[in-house]
Amino acid sequence: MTSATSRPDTAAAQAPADPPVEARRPGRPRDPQADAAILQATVEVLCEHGFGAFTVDAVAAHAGVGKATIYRRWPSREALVLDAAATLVPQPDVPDTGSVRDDLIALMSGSFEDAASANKQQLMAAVTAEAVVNPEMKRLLRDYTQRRRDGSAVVVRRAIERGELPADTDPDFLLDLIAGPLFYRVQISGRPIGDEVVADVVDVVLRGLAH
Amino acid sequence: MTSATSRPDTAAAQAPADPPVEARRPGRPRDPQADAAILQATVEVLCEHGFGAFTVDAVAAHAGVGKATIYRRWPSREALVLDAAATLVPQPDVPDTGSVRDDLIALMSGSFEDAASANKQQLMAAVTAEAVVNPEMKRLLRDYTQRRRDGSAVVVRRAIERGELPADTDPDFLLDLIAGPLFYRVQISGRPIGDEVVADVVDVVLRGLAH
DNA sequence: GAGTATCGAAACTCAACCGTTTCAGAAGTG
DNA sequence: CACTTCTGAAACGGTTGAGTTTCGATACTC
Repeated sequence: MTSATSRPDTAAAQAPADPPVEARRPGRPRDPQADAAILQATVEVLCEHGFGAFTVDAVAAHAGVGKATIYRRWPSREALVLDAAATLVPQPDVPDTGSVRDDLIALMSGSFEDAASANKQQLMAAVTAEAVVNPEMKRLLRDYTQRRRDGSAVVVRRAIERGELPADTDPDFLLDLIAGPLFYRVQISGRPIGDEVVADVVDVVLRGLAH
Repeated sequence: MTSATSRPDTAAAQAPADPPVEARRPGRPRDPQADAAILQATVEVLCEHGFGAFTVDAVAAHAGVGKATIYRRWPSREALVLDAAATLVPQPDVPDTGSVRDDLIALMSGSFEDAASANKQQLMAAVTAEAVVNPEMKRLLRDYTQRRRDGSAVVVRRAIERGELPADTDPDFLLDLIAGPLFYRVQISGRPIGDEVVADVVDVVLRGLAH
């Protein structure tokens, strides 16, 4: 299953390696800006109304595009949503500042600084809820968290080597302890997240885990 | 707005205090079991398919009940969902064990021990997502979290008086630090929550907050 | 120029679902 | 008994939205 995430129509048929110039087929070429506009409109609509009230017509209106233009690129509403969600997944690179504290703050700031906006908050909640029902969405969410988990593992390993953390520190548990409060604050408490909050959480957890 | 959460039909009109015997009106009385069956079916359907695929027909089928029976009790699908969600909100009483550690463990166990079941997890995610869009649902969620917040405040105050926590401990921050990881674990990591996990989180946070 | 594939807009088909109504019975009142 | 209100089942009306098709126009290749 190559999944709905790929857009097979765009691929240049199965012609064997032609000159890299794309403009082969006759007819009006696809508007390259439309793809981006549709994806962005999808995100906007998703943010504003959640999954429940999400409609393809709304996306078309938002993007200033005909529905046919959307369905020529994505086979279904479902595929469109998945693709749009995928574009939102940031690629957190693992920081290496020399101290656990700064590493963790950097790791978390990248994940939550923009998540504090009302729109992203809405979207995160919607995706989380959808993931329980929709296996594809679950996979997407798992991939994302796995990447952050990997980052945490690297940071913790380096910290142990520097002697900043006990040798038996569980990176997954550490991630729960730090990402949890931030996530909870955004989702449930509904309070904003500033840099000082991230730092406070990291400080408490690191102090609690020491020794 | 007395809100959709009350079911006005059941209330005995506006007759001034009659003998408490209910059986006044002629005609077949309402099946008292139907109410519970409908609410439970609502929860089941909500758990299985989330808000998106939730239909009144499905509830009727699940409860073995006609749709008319549902609509005679609740004015709309929306009101039914809210009432069903309200029945799920536990009433956490504030523990007083004599130690912060045990108080916090008790407070959290009551909130998360059954939340670990796949069904409750699904429902919690769905309600969280819906709350961002639906004001009534947001109010319900806020009430629930506020109650837990109040509990946290009491526990923290007593702990400060006993000298177990610094005098400037912020109860809301403490709640974020403890409930957050548990919530995150259920929602995102998808890993189960046992008593030992709750205790571990509490221990780390208390140690981190001391001094 | 002829031919082809795209564009936005609008109309269409079809299915799902909300909420209402109808119906034949059942369970209470007097 | 007559009368009233509830029951589950089924059908109905109305709306909404997914996905398709049609349309005149546009942009490209040959």
